[in-house]
Amino acid sequence: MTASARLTMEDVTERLGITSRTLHYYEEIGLLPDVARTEGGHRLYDEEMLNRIAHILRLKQVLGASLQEIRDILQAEEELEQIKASYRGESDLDERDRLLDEAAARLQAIIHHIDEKMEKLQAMRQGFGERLERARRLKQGGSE
Amino acid sequence: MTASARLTMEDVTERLGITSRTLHYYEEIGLLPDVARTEGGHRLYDEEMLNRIAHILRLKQVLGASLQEIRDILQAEEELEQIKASYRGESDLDERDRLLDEAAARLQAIIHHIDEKMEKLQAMRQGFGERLERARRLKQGGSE
DNA sequence: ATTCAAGATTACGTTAACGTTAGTTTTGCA
DNA sequence: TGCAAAACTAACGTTAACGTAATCTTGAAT
Repeated sequence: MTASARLTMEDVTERLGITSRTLHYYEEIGLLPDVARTEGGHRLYDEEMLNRIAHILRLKQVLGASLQEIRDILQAEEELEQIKASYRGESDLDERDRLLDEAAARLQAIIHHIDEKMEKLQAMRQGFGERLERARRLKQGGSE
Repeated sequence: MTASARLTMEDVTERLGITSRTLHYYEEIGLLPDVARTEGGHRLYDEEMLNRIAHILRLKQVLGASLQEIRDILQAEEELEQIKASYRGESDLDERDRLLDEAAARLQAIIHHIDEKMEKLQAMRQGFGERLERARRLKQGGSE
């Protein structure tokens, strides 16, 4: 359906605020798959690939994950999608469920990690908030 | 009051799960103040300093801040405390309030940054949660 | 057909945040 | 007093995640 418009290197780097070196590097370490090329060798991206890259950048920024950790997360996601895709038409039913459980457990672990992070952030925010509040009260009200 | 027990290097590293090199490094780059020493030159910490170090480690872990950013945050906190401490007995009232506002604004900015981070984390958690949910539904329920 | 900005490859450079010797001195304890 | 464990300083090593420079090739517009 979506004919996936051909995006040039500049398109991608500009829209995502990164440099070409970053894309080269991600491809180099296998974080991104080898992308399509023009006959002359220039890389050609599409929207799906752009989303994938954006996802990686979010995982880095928001989660503060290393590229290695991101690779693991991506792998977990892909496995889950693969299993979901091949869910109908599989022979070994028990094995099928086992694989799905396993992949789901990995996602669950990631979610748990996020939850922990949010709790800690919440606590830290609380601390800063109280400090600020005391300062404000000091300025506004007089004593006690 | 609290006579601040003398903590040895090993006490600190063991309780915080870091190595001595880390403390040396933090001191080296001025993230930690020069600490008390024994007559022989060994470092002596106290509970307050330990809390300070723990705070730094939390900022690193939870916020994912660089040591440079942490230095800025610590400075903002200290300035605020200083102003609070010297609040009574100051001559220039307007200047006093201006300083406090400025320090408060810096803390506010940090808090804002934390809030943004939490929102993004929340969104990401949502995404993962939905993916997981779909997988679970796939396994449990049949079609539809 | 020409041009010239944009892309490719290769390879060395950089920064943060420690790790890891190495060699010397201090300390707490038997 | 003697000694092994723990600390100190100084200096070089390491890893991740790109930056940067050089040189060559492509591709879109004139």
